Amino acid sequence: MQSIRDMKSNFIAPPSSSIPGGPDAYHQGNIRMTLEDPELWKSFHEIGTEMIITKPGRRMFPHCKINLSGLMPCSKYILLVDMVPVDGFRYKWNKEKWEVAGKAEPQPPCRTYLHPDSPAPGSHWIKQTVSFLKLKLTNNTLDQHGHIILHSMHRYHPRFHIVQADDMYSVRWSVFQTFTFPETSFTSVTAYQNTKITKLKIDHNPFAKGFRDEGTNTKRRANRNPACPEKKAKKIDCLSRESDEDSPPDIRRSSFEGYEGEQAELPKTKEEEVVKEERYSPWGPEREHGHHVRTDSPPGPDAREMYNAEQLVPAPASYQPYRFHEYGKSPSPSSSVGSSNGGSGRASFESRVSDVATVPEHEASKPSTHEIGPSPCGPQPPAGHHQDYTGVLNMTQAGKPGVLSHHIYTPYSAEQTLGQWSGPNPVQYPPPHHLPSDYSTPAVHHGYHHGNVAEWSQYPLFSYSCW
DNA sequence: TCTTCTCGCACGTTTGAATTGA
DNA sequence: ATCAATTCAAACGTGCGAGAAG
Repeated sequence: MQSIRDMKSNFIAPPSSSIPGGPDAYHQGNIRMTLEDPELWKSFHEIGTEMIITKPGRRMFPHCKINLSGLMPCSKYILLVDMVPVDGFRYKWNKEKWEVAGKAEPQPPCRTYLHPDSPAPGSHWIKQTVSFLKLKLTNNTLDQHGHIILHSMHRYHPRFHIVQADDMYSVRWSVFQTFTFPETSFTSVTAYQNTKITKLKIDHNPFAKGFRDEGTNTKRRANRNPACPEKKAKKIDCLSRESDEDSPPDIRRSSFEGYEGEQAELPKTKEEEVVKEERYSPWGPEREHGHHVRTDSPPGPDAREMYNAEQLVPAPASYQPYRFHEYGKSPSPSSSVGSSNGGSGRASFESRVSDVATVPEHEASKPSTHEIGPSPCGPQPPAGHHQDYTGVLNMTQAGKPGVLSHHIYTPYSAEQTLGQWSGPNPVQYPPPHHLPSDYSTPAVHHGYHHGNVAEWSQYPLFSYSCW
């Protein structure tokens, strides 16, 4: 399964009309990213993937695993993931199907998950599957652990960004490519709504093995709720009937039946899956509301163009104080979903703030660190070098406030600190309403040249990640 | 009344320290 | 003394289900 790819520079934000050069305009245009376990993802997607989000943070399942190729073995790359809203709606589960329940809530602080191995040479990313197992989702907008913050009952899809950069300092100056996989879109929930999803999760997630019917769970279940065994039996029976075996056709059919505004035709070719993912998605309603619904899942060339255009929106100023103010109290008019979606199909971005989230456990990257070690590409930084970056960036890491380092920003500005992501600094990060409203005009791309570092410091590191 | 969220629970997996043996 | 293999317990991840909250 290949992704939808978009490429642009982190600092160059030309209007969409200037895209035609596209990926070919860059030397890195041959980078290829494929999703691991596409069939598993599809089986979830066909039902309508749901991801649990909790206060302490919950891993994704299936978790994102990708394969990369086309990277330059000796060049270093940084790999990032963020979650973007699929549309501007809030959903509710009603009678075995998802329905639109109103406008989406203002977007929470946008965070970008930095793969713990980053930065690593291309050879490292290429030689093995890149896993985002440790990525966690939370609904706690005040999360201090660096987890990706989402709203419940909203639809998102992960975006993968690969940046050629020797270190975090140079990310801003680097060309990055963005990949999305239509089948990885999901609905964030605090409790599973679709029993078919529950069943699939239990069947495939080793951590949920205890809930499988053939396991010892029957004993536990009997003990758990002796008062109403019939209810439990009913549910189990329901689940077993829903998926006696892994039969995608059955699941697919039933799932489509379960969605409002379902699509009758399902594309079968892989190409169509890439470009017109919504056609096999159970998320039919998007079509119906397409006239004012933003989607990052382009159904065709036109939509694809829109998608690219979105990617090119320069970032708003990023700052912490306003994120909570806006989000929690009074979202700026321009950040409202309706206004942002209207016409341009562009979701709100002014209320979104780029942030970088990393896994707290640096141990996770240790093995790969050693693997990276002696590279045929010449001198490499000492083992653990790249971990320093993850550590430095992990400013929201609980219990380790000390890792909040300031030196990371010295290349940009003497005064600039990680406060850009984690702390207030209103002076450097003016409120969104100070920004030009028309981000498609070249005039706003005053950071195009690298001359003015101070100016650059006013933009989020990963400017493309949130809007 | 309904929907959504939170919390504690039991069970399984993972991980790393401690122990054992070669 | 060193190293590898094994054991074990704690930490972690999971869905369930009851109850709270709005």
